[in-house]
Amino acid sequence: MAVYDYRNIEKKWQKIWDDEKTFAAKDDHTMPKFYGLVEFPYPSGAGLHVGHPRSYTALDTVARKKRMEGYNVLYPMGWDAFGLPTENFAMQNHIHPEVVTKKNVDRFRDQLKSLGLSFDWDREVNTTDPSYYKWTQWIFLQLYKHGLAYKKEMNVNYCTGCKVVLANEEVVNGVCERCGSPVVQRTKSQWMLRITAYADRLIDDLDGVDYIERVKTQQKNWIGRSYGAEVDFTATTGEKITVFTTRCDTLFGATYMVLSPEHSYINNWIESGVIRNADEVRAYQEEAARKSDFERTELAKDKTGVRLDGVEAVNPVNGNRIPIFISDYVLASYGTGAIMAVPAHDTRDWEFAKKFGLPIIEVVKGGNVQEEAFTDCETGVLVNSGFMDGMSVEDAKNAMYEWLEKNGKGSKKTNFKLRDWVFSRQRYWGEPIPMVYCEKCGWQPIPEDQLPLLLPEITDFEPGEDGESPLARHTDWVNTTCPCCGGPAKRETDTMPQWAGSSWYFLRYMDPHNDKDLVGKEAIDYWGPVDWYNGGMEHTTLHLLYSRFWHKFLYDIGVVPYKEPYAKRTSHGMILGLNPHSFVNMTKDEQQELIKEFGSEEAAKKALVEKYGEMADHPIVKMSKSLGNVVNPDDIVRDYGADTLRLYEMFIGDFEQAAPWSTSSIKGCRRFIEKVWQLQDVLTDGDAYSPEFESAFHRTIKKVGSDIENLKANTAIAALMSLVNDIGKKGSINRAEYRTLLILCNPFVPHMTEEAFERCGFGGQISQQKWPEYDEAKCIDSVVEMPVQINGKLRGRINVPLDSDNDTVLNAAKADEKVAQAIDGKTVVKEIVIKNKLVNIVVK
RNA sequence: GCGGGUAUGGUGGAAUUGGCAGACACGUUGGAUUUAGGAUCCAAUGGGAAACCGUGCAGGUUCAAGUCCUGUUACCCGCACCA
Repeated sequence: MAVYDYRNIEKKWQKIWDDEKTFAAKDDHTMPKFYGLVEFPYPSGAGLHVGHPRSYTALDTVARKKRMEGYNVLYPMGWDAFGLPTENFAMQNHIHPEVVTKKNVDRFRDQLKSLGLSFDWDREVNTTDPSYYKWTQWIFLQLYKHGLAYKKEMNVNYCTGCKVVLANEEVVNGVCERCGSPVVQRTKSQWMLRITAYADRLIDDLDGVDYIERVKTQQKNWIGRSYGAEVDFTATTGEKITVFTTRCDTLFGATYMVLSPEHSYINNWIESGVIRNADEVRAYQEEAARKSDFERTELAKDKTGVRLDGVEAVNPVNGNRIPIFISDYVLASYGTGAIMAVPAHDTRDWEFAKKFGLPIIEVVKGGNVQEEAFTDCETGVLVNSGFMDGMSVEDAKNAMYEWLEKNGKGSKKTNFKLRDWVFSRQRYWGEPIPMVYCEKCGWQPIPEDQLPLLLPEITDFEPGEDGESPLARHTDWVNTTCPCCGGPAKRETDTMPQWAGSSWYFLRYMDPHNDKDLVGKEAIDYWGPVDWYNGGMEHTTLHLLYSRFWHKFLYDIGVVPYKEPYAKRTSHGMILGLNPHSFVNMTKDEQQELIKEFGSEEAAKKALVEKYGEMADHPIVKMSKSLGNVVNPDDIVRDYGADTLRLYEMFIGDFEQAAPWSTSSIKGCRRFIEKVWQLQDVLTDGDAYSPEFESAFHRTIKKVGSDIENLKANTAIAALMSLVNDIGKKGSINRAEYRTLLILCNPFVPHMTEEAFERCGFGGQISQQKWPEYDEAKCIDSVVEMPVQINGKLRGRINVPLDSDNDTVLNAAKADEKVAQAIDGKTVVKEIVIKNKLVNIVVK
C-alpha cells in the first residue's frame, strides 16, 4: 500500500519547482498571456496568517490551470515592506528596520514556498529596495513636474499614538486605523497629491473594467460626485457669498444661510466691527475647532449654531434678505464652506430651522413641510417659485441653471467628497521625498540622475517632539545644495506613506530587473494590463484607488499604454476565528459549570459579557493575539500538509464571504487527498474512460474548469469528492481515468498529484500536462431519471431514455405504481413535462 | 440617516432559466476492526409515529417558489451633517 508521506513529498516537489523554475513566466511573447495578481503582503513580524493563503491559493489554482491551457502565466509575489510596525519594532529592540525587514521577508518567503504556491520567484520585488524605490521617487518627481504634487499648510489628521500625519482614508471613527489612538487636528505643511484632478475619470472609467459590483459602488461613494450649481448671494456688507447646492430648484425656498465656523469672511466682519455679537461668534468658533472629528460626528444629531448679528445675505433670485448663521454642520472642506438653507426640502436644514424657529417655505409640493422635510425629487411640483411654478424638479433645475448663467449669478458645478491625498509622513522607514528647499529658489526637485535618494543610515528612529521626522535631526543629510542655484538648501525630511510603493508595483513585476526604465515598452505591451487582481475589500478606497490614480497619471505622461491597471478585480472574505469567550463555543462541561455558577444560561452569558465585553456575544470574530484564537499556517502544514491546507481553504465556503476557521473540518480534506492517493493501489489498464464513468468524467472536467474560473472552488472540490466516492464504491480506476483525476485535482493539491503522477509513470511532470478537454455531448447520461409529481408533490421516479417525447414519458410515469395509485379515481386536469427534468400531473 | 450585502439541518455550506431543497464536508449515533485510545471501513442522520411540515417573518403570482412580486424583521460591511 502506498504510504502518503506528505512531508517528504511536499519538500521534494517544492525543491524541484524551485530548481527547475517550473513556474517562471516565459519570454516567449507569441504565447497568449495571463497576468494574475494578488496583493503583496506587508511582511510583519507575526509571520503569515491563515487569511493570506486564501487569496493566494485561489489565484494559484487559476494560474496553474491557465498554464495547462497553454497560457504564458505571470503570477508574481513581492513585499510591501515600508511601514510603521517594522519601525516600531526596530525602535523597541534597537535593530535597524532594514535588518528587521530582511528577517521578516525571509520568513514570509519560506512560509509561502512551503504552501506550494506557483509564484515566479525570479520577479520578486521589495518596495524598500533602492532599485525599486528609485522609481517610486521618480514617479513623485513626475507628479511634481506636472503640478500634481504640491506643498500645503493645512489642517491634518495627526495620530497621537503613532505621532504621524494620516490620510483621510486612514482615520476610522476618529481614531487611527492602525493603532486605535485618538486622531486630532493639527496645522502642518504637507506634501499633497492632487488625486481630485482624476476624480471624474476614476468614476467614469469603472464602466470599462470588470470589478465586482461592491468595489465599484464603494469607490463611487467614496469619490462622492454630485452635480449641482454654485450660486452667488450678496452680503449686506457688499461681499459675494458663493454657496454650492444640488437643489438650485429650491432657491426660492432659502430662508437662511449657514457658513462653516472656519469661513474666511467671519474674521473680516468681526475685525471691521460689522458683527455685533462677536464674542458669541468667537466662542462658537473656538468650540468647533476644539472638537475632534469624532466628537463632531458623535453630536451629529444635535444641531448647534450662532446667528451673525449685523450682516445678512440677499437671495439673488428674489432679493429677499435672509439671516446668516455659522454652524459646524457645514463643513469648511466641502463645496464653498457655505450653504443656502432650504428647511422645507432638506432634513438637516429642517432640524436647524425648527431649533432656531426659522421660517419654512414650501417650494416643492408633495409633502407636509411643517411635519418633516420633503426631499423627493421624482414626484414634486414647484410652487411659490416665480417662473418655475408648475415645473418638475428636473425641469426646474435646468431652468435655474439657465437663469443663473444668464444673470451672472452662478453656474453649474460638480463637487466631490474625495480630498487630495496627504502624502507626507514624519517617519524614517519610508521613501525619502526627493525634494530640496532653497531660501532663494523655493522647493526644487532633485535631478533625476541622482535617484535613488537613499535613506541615510541612522540609529534613532523616535519621532521629533512636535511630530517632526527623525530625519530632521540628521543635519549632514538634511543640508545640501540647491540643484537650481547651487546655494545652501535643505532636504525634505518627511517620507512617503506606506501606500506609495504599492501604487505601481504591478508594473514592476512585468520587467523587474530593468535598470533604465520603470518598465520596458516591450514588456508592458505584452503583459499589461493585469488580467485578474484579487485582494481585500479593506483596500477599496485606499490602495486600489491610489494605484488607479497613479496608473492614469502614468498613462497621461506616456509611461503606460492603457488607462486602467486591472482588467478584473475580485475580493475574498476574511478567515475568522472562534471566540473562546463566547458561551456557545464552550464545551458542554464548561457550559454546565457556568450555569451552575450563575444560575442560568442567561445569567452565565451576561456574566461573560461583563467580564469580556460585548465581544463575548459574538461566537465568530476576527482572529487576534489577545483572544488567542490565531491559527498559524505552519502548524497546519506540519500536521496535515500544505495540500490539505490549500484544499481546506478553497473548500471552506463561498470565496467572497467571510468564513470561520474550523480545524476539525480540515480532516475531511485530508481524507479526500488520501483517498485519491490510495487509488494508485487499485489502478487497472485502460486508455479511455470506462463507459460507466465516461459522462461523469466529462461533467466533472466541465464543472471543475468553470468553477475555478468563477472562484467557486468549493463546489469544484465537492464535485471531485463525489466522483471519487463513486469510484471508491466500484473499487478500481483505470489509468486514463486516474490521469485525468490527478490533473483535475492538481490546481488544489499540487504536491500529491505530482508525486502520484510520477509514480504511475504517466510521463513528465503533471504541471507540464495539458488541461483535459470535455465533450458537451458526453456530459449527459443516455438514460435520465425523472421525478414524477402529482399536484407538485413528489410521488415517484422513472427512468427514460434521454430526450424521450412527452407521450413516452407520461406513459412511463402513469405505469409507476405509486403514481397510478395517486391518480386513480381522479380527473387529470393538466400534464406538464419538462424535458429530461420533471413530470407534474395536476389532478382533481 | 445613506449605500452595499446576508439570512437554508447540530455546523460550514450546495441548489443553471422558477422544476426532486439540504450536494459535498464536519459533527453525532450505531456497527466492524483494535488490548485500549487513535486511525480506518460500513450504516443512519432536517423535523415528525404518520398524514404531512419544512429555506428569517407575513402575504401574493404559478401546475410548480430558497429562487419572481409586495411588505417586514434581524445581523454584517462601507460611508456618515458631503448641502
